[in-house]
Amino acid sequence: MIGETEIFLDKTDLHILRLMQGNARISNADLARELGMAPSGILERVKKLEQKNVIMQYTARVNPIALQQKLLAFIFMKASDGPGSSNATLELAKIPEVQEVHHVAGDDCYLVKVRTYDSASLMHIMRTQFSKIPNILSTRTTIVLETVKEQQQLVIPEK
Amino acid sequence: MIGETEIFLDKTDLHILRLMQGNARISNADLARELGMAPSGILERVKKLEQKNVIMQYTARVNPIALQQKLLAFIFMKASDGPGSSNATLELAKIPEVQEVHHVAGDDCYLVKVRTYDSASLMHIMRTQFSKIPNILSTRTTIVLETVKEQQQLVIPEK
DNA sequence: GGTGAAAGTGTTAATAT
DNA sequence: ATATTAACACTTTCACC
Repeated sequence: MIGETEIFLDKTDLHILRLMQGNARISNADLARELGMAPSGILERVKKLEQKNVIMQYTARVNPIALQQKLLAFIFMKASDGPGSSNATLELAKIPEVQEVHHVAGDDCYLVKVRTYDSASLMHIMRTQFSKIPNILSTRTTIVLETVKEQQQLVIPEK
Repeated sequence: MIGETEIFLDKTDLHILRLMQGNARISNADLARELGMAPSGILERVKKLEQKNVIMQYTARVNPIALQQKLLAFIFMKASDGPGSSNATLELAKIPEVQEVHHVAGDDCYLVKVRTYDSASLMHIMRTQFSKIPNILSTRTTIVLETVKEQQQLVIPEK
């Protein structure tokens, strides 16, 4: 895991995070105005948050429907390799259509979230990509019919 | 669903989306340089992509570990209300710690992704929030032990 | 849709407290 | 850790194509 050697975030940091989580394209000048500080001070704060990997990325959330990516699926997998970051998870993580790979408690070992155009393209990935990965004993696929909410925004406390 | 009345994206739009998905804070000027166009032309494109809801949001991805949010869980729920956007899903979507709510095929009706500090805070939400929602017959919770990959980035084609 | 020009505004590094 | 300054770069509107 990436160095999490004690990170202290004060009220100002949390405020910056809340504003940038809501709008990553906010200007430094606007951040400064909202916080009542000089722009240069904010710039320093933001750079440190990036360096410390508190801010991991700035990203535009693109509408999957606009790109005809209509299929979302969660796939539970049982695997024969032991716990920890196995080969299988790392191979799965390399597939661009795979958005999430988790190692989970319980009978199923991995939970994988995949987004594709349609069920045919999911089948194609399963046949050509998943089948290459050794140690996968079985898979159980859950198809999403409708997504009501989907965001990664965290609850950021005031203090 | 938000108006998806035929959206045509050309090569230039897709290129903009790819660059902004990778770095939402890229300047208009840099976008223009990468695409070999004038900044004013890029600005028009970007504004239209925002208007058409192709770009849904610009967000800073904040590291949950930096905020001590160590617990991630997927909860499958059976409910007695029929399919479609029910009351239950809308109530679930309002809870800030709930990052995703999907209506899924199969025996389980809903799949909910929740991020909290720890198992105690998850239990607290389940007791105080979930229990208020009528029609939930049962829940089955899967705890994430380790996340290997987690991103919402789409595969954006060249053309 | 796209460019070019111009005024306003923002960015960022250096210096100082 | 934050503020001031100042040079430079970017943003954005508008007239034109």
